[in-house]
Amino acid sequence: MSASRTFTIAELADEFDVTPRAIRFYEDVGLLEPSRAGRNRVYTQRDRTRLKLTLRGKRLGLSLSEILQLVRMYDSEADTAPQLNAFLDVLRMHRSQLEQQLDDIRVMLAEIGQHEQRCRRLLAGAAKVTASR
Amino acid sequence: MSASRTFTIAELADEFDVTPRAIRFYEDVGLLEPSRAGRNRVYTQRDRTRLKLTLRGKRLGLSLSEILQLVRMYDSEADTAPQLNAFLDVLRMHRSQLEQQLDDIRVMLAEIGQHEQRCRRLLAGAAKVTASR
DNA sequence: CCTTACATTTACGTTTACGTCAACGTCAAT
DNA sequence: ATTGACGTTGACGTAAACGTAAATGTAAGG
Repeated sequence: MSASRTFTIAELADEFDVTPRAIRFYEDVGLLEPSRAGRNRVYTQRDRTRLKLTLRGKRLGLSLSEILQLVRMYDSEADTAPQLNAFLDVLRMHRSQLEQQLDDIRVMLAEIGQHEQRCRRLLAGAAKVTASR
Repeated sequence: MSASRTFTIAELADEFDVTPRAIRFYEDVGLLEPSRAGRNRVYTQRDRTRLKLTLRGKRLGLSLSEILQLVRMYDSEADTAPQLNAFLDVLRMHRSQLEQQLDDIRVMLAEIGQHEQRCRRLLAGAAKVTASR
């Protein structure tokens, strides 16, 4: 039973390739809540997960406050029907936004494919010209 | 033969749900190049397409300067082998980033599905409790 | 002619997400 | 004892992406 590991700020910074400054900033906005050993921050597995969620959200273009809303919702023990329905509404919104992004990505990937084709054709042509000189 | 339509700034703003200010700003950074009728801007189909590309890029979290690089590359008549290879490198980078985003989206959609399940279970339970009172 | 509606430029303001010192504490190694 | 290596808290700086007046033009309608 490994008594659930903890992490230093540098460990997390290294693992996820962000600066300690950024990690402290995420704490400022409420995304992380490390405990302290004296003055130093001690991050739990939970913090690590939060950080992972945060960075994933960022890659998808979410703002830190949007990410904060998400993780708070996911943590919250909503149990009344109105709360649950509000929750479901937010989930639906996020899902439709993600599906929009899926569409956008599909289109972009298609375009990239076209351009790659064109490049390769041109390169093939250029190679022949070069070879014939 | 409809002599390729043109658009006013307000038309584009309405169609894509952005402010005229934003559209002018995109011009400032070089993303749009409308001609003028006296003082007023006149947008071509090409500008409209550029704007669409811009907004799609934004939805995927790209910065305006990244978007600018993309559209310039797509427009450019690169024809030397070094240029074409550099182009291909950039395309590969963007594709791998998009694939990362696809992963992120898949994970997020899965999580959303879980939460929706949970909500529905809880709602079903709450309904029974309510009904039994 | 006057107002209304939409356009323009100039310019300063704002929010977000950190970067970048500065000044300091602390613990291990030389 | 001193030197790094790593940590801390301010505090100010900054780039990006517009928002928000302010002052002005101008074409159409009453």
